[in-house]
Amino acid sequence: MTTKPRKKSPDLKPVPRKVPTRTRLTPVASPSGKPNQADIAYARLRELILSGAIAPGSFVLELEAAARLGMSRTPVREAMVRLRAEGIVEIRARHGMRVLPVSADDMREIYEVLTSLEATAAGLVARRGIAKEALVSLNMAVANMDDALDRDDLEAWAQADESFHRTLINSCGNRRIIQTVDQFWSQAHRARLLTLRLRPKPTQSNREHAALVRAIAKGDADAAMRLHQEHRERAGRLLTDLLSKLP
Amino acid sequence: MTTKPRKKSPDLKPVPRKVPTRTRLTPVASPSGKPNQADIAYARLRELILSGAIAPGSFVLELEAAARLGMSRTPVREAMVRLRAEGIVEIRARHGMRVLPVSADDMREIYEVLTSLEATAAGLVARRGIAKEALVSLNMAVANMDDALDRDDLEAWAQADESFHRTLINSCGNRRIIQTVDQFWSQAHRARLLTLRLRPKPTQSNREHAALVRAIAKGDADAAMRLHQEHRERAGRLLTDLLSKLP
DNA sequence: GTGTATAGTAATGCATACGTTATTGAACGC
DNA sequence: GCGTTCAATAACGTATGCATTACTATACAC
Repeated sequence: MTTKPRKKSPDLKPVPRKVPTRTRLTPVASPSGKPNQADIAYARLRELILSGAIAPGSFVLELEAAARLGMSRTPVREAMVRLRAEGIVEIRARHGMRVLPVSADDMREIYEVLTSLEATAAGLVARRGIAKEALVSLNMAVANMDDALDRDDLEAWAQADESFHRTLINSCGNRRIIQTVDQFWSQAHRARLLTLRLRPKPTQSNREHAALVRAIAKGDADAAMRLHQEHRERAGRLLTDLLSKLP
Repeated sequence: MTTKPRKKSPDLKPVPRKVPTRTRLTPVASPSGKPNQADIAYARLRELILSGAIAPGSFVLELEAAARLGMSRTPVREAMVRLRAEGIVEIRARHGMRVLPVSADDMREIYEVLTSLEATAAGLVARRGIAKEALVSLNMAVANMDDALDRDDLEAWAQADESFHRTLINSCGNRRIIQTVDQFWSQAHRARLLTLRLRPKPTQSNREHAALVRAIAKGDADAAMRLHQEHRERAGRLLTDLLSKLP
């Protein structure tokens, strides 16, 4: 297929381009500027799913969603396609989109991916060095976790934990890792919510986080990778065990 | 503008429904039954991009693609949304979709992801054991690579190499890893085509593959992970170096 | 009572129409 | 000759209409 000869060079010539080459790597929103109806539908549906307002396993018809969101089927349909690409719904003809339940086996898969990529990210951070502010953020998150643990505030603990991991991942210097980890986090999110109150006090998690920060600060990539890997593997086992006993 | 149905009830109630079927987890492309126009558009465009028929950096308008594919804009648009989610194009209003060029830096990112996930997969395969047919496939691929190397047939070598890695990944027992690796493979595909003829004879690659198979057959997960990691890291460095010197 | 054929219906897949908006090109002032 | 303004236009985002098709329920045969 040839591109229409606008002003740009059309054909197959691999012309190195100086086009405003900012690759948008976030699947979340298409334009940075103005969200269109499809973006809104996507964001709203995603929010409803991740918060649990739309129960796993339930179906949502295009027309239903369109009516509720005050738009036509077209942008809703596009949003559903995006959500499917993200792996959090499936689309079945004449049943609408179905919010995928996250089974214990799914959680195992998700945590295997997260373990792999996050450990790699931790290694990258340690090897390439970390910005001062990011290191401060990490230490603050660790402190907040300790604090929350003292107060038995699981909500605050989870929040600090998330902040820790997000800061770490965002420092890894690989947008594709960031994006992919994000995607699988969101899939695991509902399950984490579900099990937050069921798990034992995460004292060991706190120790692991602190050790990881030390390895990163020292620039010990191997240790950082290993520590993070063990950390996530343990968390994954815990979660899947809980989940498989739950329903 | 006509009257908008302002049913701004901010919540979507889940629709309870019977759930007869088992969860199907194929987020990317799911022409499970019969492919519809959108599936066709997706497959055709993807093929055109990955084969290089649509040059990196070039734009394709919705209308162009629709005319070319003999369908209306609607399914083409859906296909483009999918391709964007896969990270191989971006969509810019009034310019259509733009095939993203893969820079050396992009390749670094992609190979970091692949190194991580494939090493994990290799470890999983070693730990969980591998089906007899798969092991046969691996050994056959190794033999084919040796053979191709003797004959200086780079095309055949690349094919055997791909077969090796695909067999390995598909044996890992984690659909999400398989899917994600697939996605990033396709992003790296064009660059590999580009550099296939520029790289030195992959004798070392062959040795590495053979060693990896032995580790897997022995069930030595740690060795398998380590070997695969080194293998991919080396390949990634080679490729990014070539790419950064190329254009 | 159970199973099957059939008609009705609902939801989709796709095409198309329409309003909006960025881009292009030309007119115009300097 | 060069830059700015403005209108024409192209392409898109969205809504809507239509044909298709899977699901449901009813009727009917056994």
